[in-house]
This record gives sequence, C-alpha cells and structure tokens, in this order.
Amino acid sequence: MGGEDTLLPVEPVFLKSLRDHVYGLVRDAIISGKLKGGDKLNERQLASQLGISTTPLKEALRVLEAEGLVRSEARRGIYVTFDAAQAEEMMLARAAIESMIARQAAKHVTKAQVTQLRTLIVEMRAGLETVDVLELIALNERFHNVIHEASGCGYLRRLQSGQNIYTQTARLIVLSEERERFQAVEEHEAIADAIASHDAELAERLMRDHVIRSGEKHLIRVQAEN
Amino acid sequence: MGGEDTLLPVEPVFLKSLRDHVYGLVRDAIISGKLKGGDKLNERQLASQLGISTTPLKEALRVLEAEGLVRSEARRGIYVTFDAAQAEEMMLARAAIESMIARQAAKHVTKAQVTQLRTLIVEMRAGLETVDVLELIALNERFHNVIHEASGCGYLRRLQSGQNIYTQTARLIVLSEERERFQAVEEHEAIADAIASHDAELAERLMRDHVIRSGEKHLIRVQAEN
DNA sequence: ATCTGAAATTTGATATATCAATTTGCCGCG
DNA sequence: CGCGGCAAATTGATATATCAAATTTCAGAT
Repeated sequence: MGGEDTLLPVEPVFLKSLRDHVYGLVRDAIISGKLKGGDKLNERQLASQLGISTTPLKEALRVLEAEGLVRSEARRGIYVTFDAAQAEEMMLARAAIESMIARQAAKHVTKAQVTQLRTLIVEMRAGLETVDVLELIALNERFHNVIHEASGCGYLRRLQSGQNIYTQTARLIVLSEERERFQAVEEHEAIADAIASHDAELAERLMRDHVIRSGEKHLIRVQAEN
Repeated sequence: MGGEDTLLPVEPVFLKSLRDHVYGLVRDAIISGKLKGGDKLNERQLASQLGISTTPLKEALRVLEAEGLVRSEARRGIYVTFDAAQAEEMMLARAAIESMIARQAAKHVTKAQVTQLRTLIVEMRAGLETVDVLELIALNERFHNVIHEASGCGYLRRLQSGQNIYTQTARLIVLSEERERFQAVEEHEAIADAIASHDAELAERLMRDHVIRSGEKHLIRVQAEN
C-alpha cells in the first residue's frame, strides 16, 4: 500500500457533505499519485483515519468506482485501478467528448457566443504578450466554457468534467513553455473560426487534435513528477 | 490457483450484492420510463418497498448520481434527471467514445483481429439472407467487441458501456426494417475496411456517423413507446 | 517440513439508530 | 384573508452495530 497515512483530516468547515469532501480527498490522492494503482483501501481503517464513519466513505468509494478509479471486490477489498495507461485513456475520453461538444456547439452557437469567443481570443493574444500564465489558464477555461454553453449539452459537459485529471500546477508547468502558449492560442483561434462558420466536422477534428496534443504534454509532465 | 472452473454451482443472482441488484432495478426503471425525469425518490420509502435497508440503496443511488441519471440535493431529495434530451446526449456520448475506440483500434489492430472482423462481416451477410434478426444483433455485438479488444482501451470501453440505454426489444424493432439491416452491415463493412487499413481518421468518422445514425433510429423508437 | 482444515480474525455488506436541515402545518395576529 | 413564525413531521446525512464471506492462523497429522 502506498502512503495513505498522508491523506488528511476532514476537520475543515462543513462546506459540503462528508461524503463529497472525502470523495474529493480520495480522488485527489489517486490522481496526484499519493495512492497508486494496486493499492488496497480498507474501509474501516480509512474511515478511522479520516475521523468519520464508514457510511459516507462507502458512498464516496461507490462514486469513485463508478468513475473507474477504484474497483471493489465484495468482501475482499477495494483496489486503486488508476495508472498511467488509464490517465492516457481519460485524456482520450476528454478529447472524444470535448470534440463532440465542439461539434454540437458549431451547430447551435449564437452570434453573441461567437463574439464572446473572438473576444477571448483577443484577450489570449494580450496574455501572450504580457506572459501572464495564470490569466491564460483562466481564459482557456472561459473559452471552453463558452463552447460548452453553446453546445447546449449539459450531460456531455458533466461527463467531460469527470475526465479531468490535470492539476493547476500541471497547467502552469505546461504553459510555462512559450511554444506551447502560442500553439494553444493558435489552435483555439482555429476552433473558434470553425465554430463561428458552423463547420461541425472541422470544429470536432480541431478540438480533438487540440485536446490530444495538449493532453500528451500534460501526461508527460505528470509522469515526470512520479 | 486454477481448477476452480468446475466449482461454481452458486446461483449468480445470489452472488450479486443488494446494492448492485437495486442499482440495476432503479436504472432500468429510469431508462425504461417507469421513473420519469422530475420524479422524486424517497430513500426510506424506496428501501422499504424493496425490502432492504437504506445503506445499499444509498450506495446504488450514489452510482446513479455519478452516472447523471439522478441528482441528489442534501436533505431535500433525490430527483430523476433522465429525459429525452439526455437520452440523445448519451447517444452522442456513445458515438464520441465508440469512435475514439475505433480510432485506437485502427492503430493497434492485429491481423488476427482483422480476420475476425472480416469473418463477422461474412456472417452478417448470411444473416441478411436468412433474416435472422437475433443472430444479427449478436453479430453486431461481437463486431463491436472485437474492435473494443483491438483498441486495447479498457477504460474507454467501460465508459462506453455506461452510455448504453437501448433494450434488446428496441434493437429488435430497429433491425426489423430490412433497409436498416442492410445499411448497418454496409456501415460495419466500411468500418472494418478502415480499421484493416489502419486509417484511424476514417474509422473514427465512420464509426461516429454509424452510431449517431443508428442511435437516432433507436431514439425515435424509444420516444414512440412513451 | 508440508499439508490439511477448523477456528479466529478481518472486512465488506447490511441493518438500525440518531442527527440535523428542511419542509409542512397550524395557530395567532394584522 | 393573508402573513409570520414556531412546532411537528419529514428526510437525507451520519454513526454504530451486526452479519457473513474471505483470509489468516495454527494445531495436528503425515
């Protein structure tokens, strides 16, 4: 087993339910590598470490199992299944879903949303000049959010968010390379153009290639950290 | 190790945990329309109806929530969120993921797997002649399974299976149309050719269009039933 | 020393009790 | 009649106890 002793307390204010809080703790521990593929989780022990009962923990583990991060064997144990190979597949899943969202966005986007996308591109170019990486990260998120909203696909959006395994620091590191910053903005502009011209097929392909290319860089970073 | 293959006389039904069983019951009720979008579920009442305690039910509901079929509001209630719009989005999700799987399959497929695909196509043609719809359904599943295996993507495969909302009867009805049977086999052959020639881009596009076109027919059927 | 198998232990599965937030209903006041 | 507001009822959240399957331990036989 790997280092779940470093998983921490649940003391913080009751902003959300224990199960949601614990879900986040364990998921982060898995994604960040504190819990590695093959590690066994003990319900009682983990609940006791967190200072909670097994009920909310069991519910959190069920969600993680539904997401494919752990596998539960009846009366045997709960094992972490997430590894580098799955990280790559989750990136591919993001690419698949995000590109389908872009496809739908190209079909349903409004003129106002096109304007929002173009404005964001302009701001991204400004961010390139000032080398404001944090600002670029925020703009990237807003850019994708506008596309999500344009698509009108709430379920796909939700499904997509479940495939996110990149931390803020990983994003910072990836965008610390000037070449990457420029390429990302170029790709975003091409995607915005495709959506603006209602070219669903092109928007889908460009988005897929963008997510995969950018994702590979993140994955390299993640692997380097572990 | 080994030899346990002949020692499994236990009924599968009893091996399944209550939570898994209940999960299946509620999911089917939602997908089939017995529970409609907006319906409120009461934990105690439902547990009592099913003759179980709330513990396994809560876990089942957490999984359904993770899948986006219900939404839980703390100390307020659990509401069914699945509706026709989400059914369409789940079909799009299937198309997105299945096409990504086809893309990976085109990259990693072996000669033996290509042979399997070609054999299945031949059998499908035979099924067209004999109008054996059940056989066609089984062949379709095997066809997609070979592609899944060729892709080597276990996570994507799992994610894909979560998007399945078609019943056997729905498949029967859709394939009851001769035009649909022929078109499906034609599309399958084109997909097999693309994968055989390692054309990832084409395989992805063909698979996506196939799942969407075929999915729309299923959705029309589902809507007609409700 | 190795194998067998039964007892003790572990552990997830399930049931039940309790807590606390929310809703509901009723009463009185304007 | 309408509107606050408090008490009771409802309900999901959490804690704890119990059950049963799986694993481990270890005595006894070979």
